Amino acid sequence: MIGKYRDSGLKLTPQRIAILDYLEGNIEHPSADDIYKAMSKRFPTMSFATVYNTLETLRRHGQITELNFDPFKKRFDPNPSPHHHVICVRCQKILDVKNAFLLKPPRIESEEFEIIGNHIEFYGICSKCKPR
Amino acid sequence: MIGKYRDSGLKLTPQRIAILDYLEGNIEHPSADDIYKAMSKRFPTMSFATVYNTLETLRRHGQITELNFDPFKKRFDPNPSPHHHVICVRCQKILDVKNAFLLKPPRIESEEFEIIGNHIEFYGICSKCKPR
DNA sequence: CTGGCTGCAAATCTTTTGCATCCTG
DNA sequence: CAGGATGCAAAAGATTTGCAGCCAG
Repeated sequence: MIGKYRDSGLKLTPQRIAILDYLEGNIEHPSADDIYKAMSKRFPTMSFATVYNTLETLRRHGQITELNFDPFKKRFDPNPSPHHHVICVRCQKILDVKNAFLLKPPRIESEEFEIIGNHIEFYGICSKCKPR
Repeated sequence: MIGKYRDSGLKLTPQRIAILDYLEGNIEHPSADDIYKAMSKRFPTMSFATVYNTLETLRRHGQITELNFDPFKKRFDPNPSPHHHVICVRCQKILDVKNAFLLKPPRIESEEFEIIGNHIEFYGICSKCKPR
């Protein structure tokens, strides 16, 4: 991930390296706040501005994806290749869905709409939240 | 919609009737703020609390759906029956997708996950935002 | 050395909440 | 006439922004 980052001509500051390290292989789909909290341990002066700036930069360069389906906040996925997700409706835990689904482009009645992508959210209840 | 509402044993105030009227058949997927603005014309004293309270009540009674995939705010769909959507990545216009998709439940590797629903977002560019 | 990056604080935007008052059923 | 609903204002939470100073390339 760091290699790719350097190649894209962006500056590699210690803060960014730390965020890249944290995201690399992270499957928790952390929020900006999660990232900020994790970073604060090693960089007590790290600010939200830096976290958001870095995330936005990474997103613009296609290295992470912004997830918008947690009703409370944006979350980030270090895996930029298209895939789907399942979210626990109780605790908002998000897991990756490995299956691929072939979706034929929908028919939009009212107007021309150029389809460029899709994302499936599965809703469910995770094992921790499942009452036995 | 008003009939259903009355049947559910909830109080029918003028404000609620206005919101129900506004939502009935509305295909714009308005946000709380859109609704508030529209209501303010007829009810200059209508407050956000009332808008949010009413929406939350309607949601709990299964009469509307909350949409979480606009990155900037929650939006509401007066059509509670499951269906999918397409969102314009430029202007955030949301349209209904009428097609049905049969999705087999995904295989989650790491844990038991009881799947209770799904929602597909198609991303695209609407005719207005499409550069010719 | 210079433009991009950081840190801080303030601002903004959306949504929620406490509470006194009101009014539907 | 009681309990739910409203309106107001303040609070809370997430994200953005302005700007001065810093540092990676």
